[in-house]
Amino acid sequence: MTVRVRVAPSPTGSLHVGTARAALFNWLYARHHGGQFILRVDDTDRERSTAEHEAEIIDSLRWLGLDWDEGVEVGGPHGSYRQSDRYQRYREAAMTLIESGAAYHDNRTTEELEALRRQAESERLHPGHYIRRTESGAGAGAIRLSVPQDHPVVFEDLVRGTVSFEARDIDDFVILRSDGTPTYHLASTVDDIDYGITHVARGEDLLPSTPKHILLTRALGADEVSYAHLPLLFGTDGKKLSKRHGATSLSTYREEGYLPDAVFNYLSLLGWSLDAETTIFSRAQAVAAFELTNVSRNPAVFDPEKLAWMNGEYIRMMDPSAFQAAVRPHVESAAGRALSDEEWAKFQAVSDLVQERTRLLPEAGEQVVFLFGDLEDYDDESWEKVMAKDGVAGILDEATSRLATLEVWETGAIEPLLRGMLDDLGIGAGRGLQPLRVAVTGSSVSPPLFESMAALGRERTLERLGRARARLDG
RNA sequence: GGUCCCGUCGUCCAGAGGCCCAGGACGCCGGCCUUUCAAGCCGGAAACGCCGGUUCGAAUCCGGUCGGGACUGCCA
Repeated sequence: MTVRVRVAPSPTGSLHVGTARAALFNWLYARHHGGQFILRVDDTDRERSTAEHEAEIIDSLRWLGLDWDEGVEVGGPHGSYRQSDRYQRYREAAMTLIESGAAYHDNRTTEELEALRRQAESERLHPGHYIRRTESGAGAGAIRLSVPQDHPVVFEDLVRGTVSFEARDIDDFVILRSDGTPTYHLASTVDDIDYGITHVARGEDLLPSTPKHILLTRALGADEVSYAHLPLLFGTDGKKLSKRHGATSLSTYREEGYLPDAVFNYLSLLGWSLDAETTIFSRAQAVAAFELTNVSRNPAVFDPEKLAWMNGEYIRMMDPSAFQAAVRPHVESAAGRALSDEEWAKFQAVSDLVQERTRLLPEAGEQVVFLFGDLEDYDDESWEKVMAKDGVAGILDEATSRLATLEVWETGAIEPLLRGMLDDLGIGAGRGLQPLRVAVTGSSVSPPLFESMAALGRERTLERLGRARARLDG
């Protein structure tokens, strides 16, 4: 049997990392087994669903590199993959269940139901004990599934093993609201049946809903699907992942300069591993090794630090030309304007050095702004630490006069010249070169000094040495 | 409260009875390299929640206990 899995985001917001991780695992499972990965849009919440959110989710999925074989935008043999287009189908399914006696109309009011719940609570009973079929419904009101009370619902979860729910703990849940719209349970189950889904891998938060879906599937006379409930993602404080922990939407990571390959690699490590040793691996390796039965049962904490480290690893693996292309928008953004070819050549001169020390793409911009601005500002901390020391003025003067004599302005000439100066002055590189670095780049943290000077050019290097010297006196 | 799920270093993952006085990665600490910062290299601290049981032998199996989480809507 061909594996058919799906991811079904609700377009009520951008793509959450938890949803992205679930999508990723489904995609890996489909690719590993040569099956199909389907994108369905669960937009039954008409109030909050928007076309903009849907477009953003689709963008994010593509950016992550998850391609789908059927679904929204790419189509497929099952008509629409958007639930809002299938209300008629859900209503028919609900009517079928009414006719077979598996479901019933319930026209009790919200107040009545609320009273029943309170009663159940006060008697420490399951709400399901009270929310049961009544004879009052006569073709009006919401439609509830009549939960069979003779057997518990037991299923084999691919990651959790045998899971069992007593029938009395499952209430007669609503499948069609009184306004004729389907609930999530109905729409999702009907779609999974109609689209021939074989495996449902989703967040553990839906584990308590699973017996309901199984009951519905049976009542509709369809074959049961396999379930895999993935561990939830939490923030570093152990609480459910939310805005407080930084970005929760995938599009934010994209904007902040993360690489899709790095995010893919990191996300796949949340609840799964390639083997006991390997941390960095390719998509192909993941596809070859992935199995839902190897997914961990423990909840995972999403650690932005490790993601950033991994992103740095991927940046270092990039082709120099690919790095330059990826980083250009960030460098231009830091410079505050588009760069000319001559200016870009200055960046290219130090690009390799920048690539080694970049974790997030925007950091590259910060490292090289000195090449493109007028350097109005020095980093205060750097200035304090380096420039407020004895002898700095003398070092700046000496370097300025020696550099002014250079015939050829390139790293190979600048380095021996300045090293010679250090020898003559009898001072170490740390003490002698740091002031020059701060003077030239504005910060004590920068790409290597000689290369930075070479890229900056003679005129501007000397100018900055002079300006720093003046600031010392001032 | 009820139902269900989970419990190995701070964090992610490995471990499917002896290979484990527990392995890899991030982070942290120390050192080397070095013009700074990174990167790289070397080294270090750091965990099987607890109590019983099964067994010659348990991180691995069973029971209990404690702790955490999810769900408990005519949201998804």
